[in-house]
Amino acid sequence: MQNAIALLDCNNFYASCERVFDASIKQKPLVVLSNNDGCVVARSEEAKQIGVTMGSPLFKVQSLLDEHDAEIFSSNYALYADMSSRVMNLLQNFTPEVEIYSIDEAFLSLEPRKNSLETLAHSIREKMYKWTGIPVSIGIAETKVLAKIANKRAKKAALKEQGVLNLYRSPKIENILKETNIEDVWGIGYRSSLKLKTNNIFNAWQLRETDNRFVRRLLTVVGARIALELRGVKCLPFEQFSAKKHSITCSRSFGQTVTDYNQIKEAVLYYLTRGCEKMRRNNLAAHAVTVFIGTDRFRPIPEPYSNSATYTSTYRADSNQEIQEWTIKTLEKIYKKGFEYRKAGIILSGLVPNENLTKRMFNDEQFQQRHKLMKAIDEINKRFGKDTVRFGSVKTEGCWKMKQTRKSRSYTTNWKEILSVN
DNA sequence: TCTGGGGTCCTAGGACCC
DNA sequence: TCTGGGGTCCTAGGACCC
Repeated sequence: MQNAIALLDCNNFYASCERVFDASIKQKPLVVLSNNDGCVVARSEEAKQIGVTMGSPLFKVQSLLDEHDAEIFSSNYALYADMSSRVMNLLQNFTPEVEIYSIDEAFLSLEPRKNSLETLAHSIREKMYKWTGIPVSIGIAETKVLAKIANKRAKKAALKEQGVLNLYRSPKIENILKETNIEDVWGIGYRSSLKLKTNNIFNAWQLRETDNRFVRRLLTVVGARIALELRGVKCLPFEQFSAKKHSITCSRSFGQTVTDYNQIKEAVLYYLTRGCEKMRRNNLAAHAVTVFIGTDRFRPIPEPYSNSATYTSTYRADSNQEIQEWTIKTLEKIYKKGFEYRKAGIILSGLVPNENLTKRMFNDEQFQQRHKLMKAIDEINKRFGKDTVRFGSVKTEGCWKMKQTRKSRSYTTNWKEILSVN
């Protein structure tokens, strides 16, 4: 018998994280904002109820939030990442077959012993809440796409209290698929849903019943796989061991517009520093760096301008010094005077594990020395805090810095900000 | 005044090779 | 100069996800 797939999803994850450490805000509407405190990216149930929609800009919902005395937080990714790893670690106690899909979701592969699936799911849910303070929902079915649908249903009003729905070999599946709009199927986005609707396919059941060659022509193999998954045929592999990263991006919108080349350069080198840290944490080295800059999407001054360029090196590198040189050369190519820039970023790509790099024909010693130096710097910064040691060319403050005026403390990742109980 | 960031996969088309 | 078929690699752009 093939294994069942369960999808565990943390409810209102960022909002739930903020609540864990502050009992006084348990029943209030609560929202978490995107970078620069721009728009709403997470909402508590209470915030959903008063009508705050996902992605709305803060300035449009500010009065609504004030009216209901809502709590507003800047995003605190250090906190969310740490809470996420607690949740994922705890899951390993129930089954070794865990695929971490995103910061707040994981697939589990479970052996379908009789009546045990639901019991197990309930017990995971209870322990998760008790031990991490995070409420979760669990959907179970034959495939990932069906488990997603089960999970979404588990969050609906009738089942909300239980938080678990098992559709594995369930007779209910036909009705549920008929009630699932095509655009709510995982992997069917706006574009694909328009194409399907033009062809009179409006719900998940209709997609499942459509000739697969037709689906393939319409939506390529991506769509064909989704249709098969709806029939209970596993097409999306269960990936217990996460694939190596292919690229690392670090980009931000600035707190205000920036015109000066040197300021832009500071921002870009700051992002590069963050990107390189992440790369070395994953023991990777980069072949190329892409730099991109752009004016305000909504108010481009004097007119829209955005550009990007890529520098591809002969050798892979993992030291800031070397990649900084690539980055500056690339930025010089795309920076144009006279524009008010609002955003910049870098992408490190062509990533390979850094332990088996080809030896360099020239200067291999210098490369090795730089690698060791960077590792030492990373160690120090990990112990004593971000940017304790950094390159002189990298500034940590500037007019490009993000606005984050409502950030909660890093309760779990910084000793200075730990919760104290009186 | 105020609108996020970080990823993956697939396809088509061009360059180049045998 | 033209004819034919098959293959790889790279890149840009589209679509989707959380």
